[in-house]
Amino acid sequence: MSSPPANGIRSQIAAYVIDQIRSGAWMPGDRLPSESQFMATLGASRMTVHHALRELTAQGWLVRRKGSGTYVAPAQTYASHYGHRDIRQEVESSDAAYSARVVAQESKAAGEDMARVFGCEAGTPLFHAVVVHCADGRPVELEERYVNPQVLPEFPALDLTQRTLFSCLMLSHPSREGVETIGVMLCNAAEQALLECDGATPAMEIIRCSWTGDAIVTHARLVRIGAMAYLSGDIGRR
Amino acid sequence: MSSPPANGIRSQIAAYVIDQIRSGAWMPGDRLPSESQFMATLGASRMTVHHALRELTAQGWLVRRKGSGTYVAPAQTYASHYGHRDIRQEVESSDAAYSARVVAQESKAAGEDMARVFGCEAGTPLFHAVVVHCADGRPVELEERYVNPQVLPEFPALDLTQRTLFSCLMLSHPSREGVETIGVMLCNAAEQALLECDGATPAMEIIRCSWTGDAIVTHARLVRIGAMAYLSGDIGRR
DNA sequence: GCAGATAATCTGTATATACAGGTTAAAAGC
DNA sequence: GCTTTTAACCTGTATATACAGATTATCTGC
Repeated sequence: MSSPPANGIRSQIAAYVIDQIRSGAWMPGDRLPSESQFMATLGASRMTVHHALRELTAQGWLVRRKGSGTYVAPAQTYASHYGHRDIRQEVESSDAAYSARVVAQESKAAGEDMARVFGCEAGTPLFHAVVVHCADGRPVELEERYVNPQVLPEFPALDLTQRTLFSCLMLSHPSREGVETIGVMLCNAAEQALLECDGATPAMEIIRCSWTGDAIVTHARLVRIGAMAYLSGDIGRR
Repeated sequence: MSSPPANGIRSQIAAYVIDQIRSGAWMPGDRLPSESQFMATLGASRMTVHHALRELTAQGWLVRRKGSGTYVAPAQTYASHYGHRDIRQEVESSDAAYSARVVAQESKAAGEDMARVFGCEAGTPLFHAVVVHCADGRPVELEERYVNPQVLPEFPALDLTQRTLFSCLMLSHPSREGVETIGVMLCNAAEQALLECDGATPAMEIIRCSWTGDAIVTHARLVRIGAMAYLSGDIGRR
C-alpha cells in the first residue's frame, strides 16, 4: 500500500526500513544507521538516502533530529483513534484510584471463534484473561482478552492487578495494526454480576483485534459502563 | 504544528499550499500550478519546489500524477476515524431503503451553549435542523444539527429528505478539522417518540463539532440505535 | 472529420556539491 | 578529577544536471 511500485532505490530503502519496524527488529526510539552508513551499505548517494528517510519521516515512521540522528517514531495511534489507551492511566487521569480484580488468568483452548481470529486450529492453547477494572472500587470496565502465547510467554506470571495486559503488550509489541468495533449493548447476567450493574445500564462494547506483521497479537472485548463509556478525540488529519 | 520553524523556502512553499487548501481557495481535485510555474513565481529551483510538494504528498495533502500534474487530495477523514460518513450511504450500503423525516429546519437564536460553541453572542441566529433518518422506514438515527449560516446560506431551501446536511456540508466544505465524542445513553421521552423506541433501548450518542480555519462550520448531535449503533474501522497507521 | 503520429508538458528518480547548524564525544587545560 | 574547548558527526537546506516515463495537446495525413 505504502509503495506499490517498489522499484527504484528510494522505494527499496523505504520498504527496507518499514520492514525492519514492522517486524520489530527496530523498536520505537531505536536509532537508525546514519545517512552515511546507509550510503556505504546500500551504495546509494546520500541525497537518495536522505530523501527516502525524509519521506518516511513525513509519513510518521521516523523522527529525525538535526545533529543527532534518525530514530523510529514512538507508536502513537496504537490503541485507537481516540485517546483511550491504558485503562489504568485513564482511571487515574480522572483522579480516581485504580484497582483490578482478576477473574481469570489461564491457558485456554481456542474455540472455533478464536481459532478463526488467530488463524489456528480449534483447541490450540491461547492465553486467556478476564479482568474487572475499577475506579475508586467501582467496576468501570470488563476486559476479556486472548493473547498469542508466542508474543507474551511470561503471561502466566504477570500480576494483572498491578499492570494491565494492555501496557504489557505495548512494551513488547508497541507498533501494530488492528481493527476496532465500537457498539452499545446491555449486560447479560454474568456481566451484570462482574460489573455490579443492572440490565438497564447502557454499556459500550469495544472489540479490538491487533497484529504485528502477520501474527495476531491479541483479541480483546471491553465492556465499559458509567464514566468510562465514552470516547473523545480529534477528527480530520488536516 | 505541521511546520513550527516556518523558515526556509521549502517550508514557506508548504505553508502557502496548506493555507490555500485550508482556506478553501484550492479544493480537493483542483490542479496546482506546475513545478515550473512555482519555480518562476517563487524564484526557487525546481528541486526545492519538488521536495516541498513531495513532502505534502507524503503527508496526504496532495496527489501527484506523473505526466499530468499535482492535485489537492480528496478529503478522506472528514467525518470520523471510523468509516461512517453519510448516514444515507451507510443505510443504503446495508441494502436498506433510506428515508428521512424533517422535524425542524429553521433559523434559531443561539442559546448559551451554542454561543459558546460557535464563538458568537447568545441570540445570534443559527441554522438549526432536526432530522430522523430511517432504514426501511424504521428510525435509526436522530440528528440535531446547528450550522453556521455563513457557510451554508442556501440552508432554508434544502430538501433534507433527499440530501443529508452532511453531504451538503461535505460539498461546500470538504476539508475541515473537528472534535468528536462518542458515548452511550438511554433516550428521553422526546427521543423515544422520534426514534420510536422505548427507554430501555441502548443508544450511541455522537457529538461532533467541526471547523475550517477559524470558522465553526457545524455542531451535530447524533443518536443512533439498532444496527446503526456501532462503528468499525482500522486502528494504527502502520 | 477522424485517426494516428508527434511534440510539448509534467512529474519521478538519481546524483552531485556546498554550506548551515545542532549534537555529541573526545581532547585539552586547569 | 572536573570543566571547558574543540573537533567529528549528523541532519537540514538549496541548487544544479541529466534522464526516464507518463500524460496531454497539437499537428499531420488520409
